[in-house]
Amino acid sequence: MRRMTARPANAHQARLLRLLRDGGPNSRAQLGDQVDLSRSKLAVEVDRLLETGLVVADGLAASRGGRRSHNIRLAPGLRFLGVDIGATSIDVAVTNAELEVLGHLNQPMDVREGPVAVFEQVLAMAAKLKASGLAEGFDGAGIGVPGPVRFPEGVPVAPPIMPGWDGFPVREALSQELGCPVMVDNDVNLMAMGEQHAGVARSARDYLCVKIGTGIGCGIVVGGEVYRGTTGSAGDIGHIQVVPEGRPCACGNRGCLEAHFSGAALARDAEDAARAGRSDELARRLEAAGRLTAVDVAAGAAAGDATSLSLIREGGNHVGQVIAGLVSFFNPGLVVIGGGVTGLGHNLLAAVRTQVYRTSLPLATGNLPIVLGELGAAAGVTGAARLISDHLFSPA
Amino acid sequence: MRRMTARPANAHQARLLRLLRDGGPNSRAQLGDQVDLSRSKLAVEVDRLLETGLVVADGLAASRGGRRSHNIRLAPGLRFLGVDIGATSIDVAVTNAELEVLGHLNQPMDVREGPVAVFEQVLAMAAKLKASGLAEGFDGAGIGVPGPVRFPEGVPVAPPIMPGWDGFPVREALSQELGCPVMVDNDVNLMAMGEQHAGVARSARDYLCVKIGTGIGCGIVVGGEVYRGTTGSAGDIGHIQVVPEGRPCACGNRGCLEAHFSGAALARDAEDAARAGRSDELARRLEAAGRLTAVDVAAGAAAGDATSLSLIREGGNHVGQVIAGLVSFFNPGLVVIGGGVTGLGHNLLAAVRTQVYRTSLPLATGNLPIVLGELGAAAGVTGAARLISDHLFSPA
DNA sequence: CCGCCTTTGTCCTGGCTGTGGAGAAAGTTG
DNA sequence: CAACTTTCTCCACAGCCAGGACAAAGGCGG
Repeated sequence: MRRMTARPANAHQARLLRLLRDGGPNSRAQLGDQVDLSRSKLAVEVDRLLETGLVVADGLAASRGGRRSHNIRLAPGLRFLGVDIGATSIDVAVTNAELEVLGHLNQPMDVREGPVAVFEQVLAMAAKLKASGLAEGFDGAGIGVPGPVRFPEGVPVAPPIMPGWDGFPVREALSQELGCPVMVDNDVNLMAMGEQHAGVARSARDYLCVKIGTGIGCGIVVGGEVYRGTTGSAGDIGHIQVVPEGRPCACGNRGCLEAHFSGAALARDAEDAARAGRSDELARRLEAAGRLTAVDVAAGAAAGDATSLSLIREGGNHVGQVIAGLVSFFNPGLVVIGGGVTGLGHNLLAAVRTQVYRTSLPLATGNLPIVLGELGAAAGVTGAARLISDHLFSPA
Repeated sequence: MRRMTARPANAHQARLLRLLRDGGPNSRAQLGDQVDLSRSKLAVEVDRLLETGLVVADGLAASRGGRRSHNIRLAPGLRFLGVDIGATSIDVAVTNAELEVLGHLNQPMDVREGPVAVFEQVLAMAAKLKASGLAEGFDGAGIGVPGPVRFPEGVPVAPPIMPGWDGFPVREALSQELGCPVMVDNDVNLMAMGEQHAGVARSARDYLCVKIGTGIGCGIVVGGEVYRGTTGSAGDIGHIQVVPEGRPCACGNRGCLEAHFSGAALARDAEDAARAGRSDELARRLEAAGRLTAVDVAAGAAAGDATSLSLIREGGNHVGQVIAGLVSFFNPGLVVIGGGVTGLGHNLLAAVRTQVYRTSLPLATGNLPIVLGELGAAAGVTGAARLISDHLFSPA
């Protein structure tokens, strides 16, 4: 199949493409209701989109009381590749133009093995998805990496947990390999975009998306758009101090949030507790697996283990303390919590909520939902697809 | 004089008006260089603006090597009123259309006397400015109040330090009294706009403006626009916790930033120190004035008083601690510090800088200037004028 | 099954807008 | 004073788009 080459010629076309992406197949009449264009103008633009092949006819719509309208939809053969590179694993997925995940692969891999090894793996996974018949090629790809990115160029900058990636031309290299346009962003920003497109944040305009995994980061959405900051490091909240003179952190300071609560810190605390004999439950699991992770603590808490519960509660307090500050400062309409530790679920959420509602002012918290992300691992790859589709569905 | 009634008819005209406001009188040719319109189109729009009277001819420009161009400027009779209501004083100023302050009055007044008394005073001050011949009337007014505002309606909401103002229709009432359009915003946001228009933040797109006065607040500018949050309370950083189980705060919590450092807290600490005999300098001043303020501490520090210096340093550390967190989160391109305590000057700045550069990650602080505001009391009123001019210089 | 209504899609006209060229006006430079 | 540059005005042409007229397609009540 020939891949997508056309791009919308003007803002109207871009608008229509996004409506079709976000709302699925739609009748011409319904589109007309949403765009404030004259019928003639709309017809012209739709015809042009049909000519480019980005959009195809899709039968007749249900009648709204008169003549039935013709449906149109985005070309069903369009395929986006969503890649979410985490600290310890890689997610790769194929989506259609409506950003529905058609196939999803996950593979453990340490990001510290460097960009060459990682992208070899990514390309292999993409090839596997192709081989399974889900795609004949890709019209665009979005890539998430666990560190700050100079967004316009798609290049990681000074990423603390991924030495060897600094300055690696991710966008250019992958664009070459995949033969399609590529956009690169921080994994947390992609999660925020994913939850906004298909998850809990669908109607939010200003919100925060806190991702707690190996590290901790925060996606910031302002007016429906991701905010990246001056150097692309906005949302890097893992090294905000939560305990004066607290635990030493890899960054050189003491008392950082990440040092006191994150996937890594939690695992270490759990192992310490198990070895110190403070929890039979965790000790059993450590014996069985040789090591502990956040999953074990979640299971422990579910089984009623007091130590696991208290680890979660303490961690939630620390995260909640930081989020409370951010809520006062940013006054978001929603806070989403996601990432690897989502498995800790409602115990974590309860601790965070308590802390935020207790510490922040009522005006900011009055009608502030604090919820768990609902997409799980799909958030990152969906957000990645959304990133590249936003790019492609904008005027050339 | 007949007041301004016309408004720009389209985005091009609005653009031109703002260019003239920000760049002062300008030749038609130079305007053409900045707006990407054809010469004919530009001529048409300028002619229309001349017809409305918003813009007037202003002689000939210097030659750029050929025929001299005709200058145009905003109508010299346009007048904006900028009002900055602080916790303990009122600033009122008149500006021309280029937002230059033509006259400025300041009057002590406790905001807790309520909106009716305060606005009586404001109107009296405005009348005085008029009487002095600076204005024959006002084409618009911007009002800053020390608390959160529901921006579209111009109504304060649940302002902690100004009981009696909750829900008072500031915008509507003043619009009636003054007979001109009015916009209302938080005083901190106005300070941010003021420093952006005429102060240190002229070229900044994403920056923070921390105002330390009776309380502490933070103006947030994203992409050149003030960000106000979901309920208008964004930037309310005075009640972020800086000391676990610290001093009790008026808000009901403990350890809030405002409880540990602000104009009010500093004055109290200074008086305590004076009474406890820890500083002869401060004791002398307390004796002389009956009470102490931030100004006394500044003078003490200038005179080399160790206690004053240490109070400033400790306060700067606390503010710096909060700013460090915000810098990590928001990754601004600039941090401006202003408000009543600017008099503490470089001692305060040094403490803040130390704390921020030590605590935040290098990527965020690498090229981050932290500076004092340069407009002082003019920042608020200039920002107020800018607020209303932005409103009036936008398509109707 | 038939007339009448609503909705949708297409076509066309008339008005408006903006581009870009021609050329005049006004200055500078040597 | 001639040659060049810059600015400004005028005008013709093309493109765009709103909105009306009309045809097509379907629902609905009788």
